[in-house]
Amino acid sequence: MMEDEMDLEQLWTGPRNEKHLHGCMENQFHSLNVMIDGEATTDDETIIDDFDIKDYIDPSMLGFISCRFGARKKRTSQEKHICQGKVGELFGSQYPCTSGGGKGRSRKNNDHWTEGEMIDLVNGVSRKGIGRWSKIKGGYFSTSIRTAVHLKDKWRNQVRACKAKSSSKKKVNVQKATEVIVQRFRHRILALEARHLGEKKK
DNA sequence: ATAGGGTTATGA
DNA sequence: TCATAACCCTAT
Repeated sequence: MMEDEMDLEQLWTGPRNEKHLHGCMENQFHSLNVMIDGEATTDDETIIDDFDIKDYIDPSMLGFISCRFGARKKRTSQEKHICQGKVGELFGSQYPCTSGGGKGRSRKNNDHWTEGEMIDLVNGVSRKGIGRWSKIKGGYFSTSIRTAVHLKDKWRNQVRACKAKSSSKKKVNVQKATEVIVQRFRHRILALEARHLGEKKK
């Protein structure tokens, strides 16, 4: 459906730095406007909070959007070329590209989370619970390169980011996408974390 | 499979 | 240059 309607050129020529990431991503989310709330839930799922499902993005788009927007550093023309050459494969697949590019060797520490992925993680944790990383992986990142360990690590980073913001006003060095997530989900993330810690104590 | 400490790369 | 994000290592 929306695949054919996507304006690829617009995606490729959109904002190149994180300054304008928010606006650009918002436009994409708006145009996609995917509903996945109707999906079947398993019996071990507990919905802890209600959500604005419009925040979701079609998981099949994550790879592509990550490829376009995920890199922290400016994409070189070579990398861009490689990325563009893979649009066909990436569209509908789940492989956020790394910025390694040349020589077929990808760097490892450069696989940045997109806003959509972060939202998926928050919702996954809300439904499955903190620590159920394998379940979340299967339910929300089944075809993504994100592993259960990645999800765990990212959740930890998100919690840290939420706490950092509340305890200090210096928001330097915080990525734009992270700032957006923290701003929108801080209370939910901290509430989930607090509940989890409370349950652990018992 | 998960938790948590450690390491490295990145953006501002 | 430094705080943060992403990822690695390993005990349990």
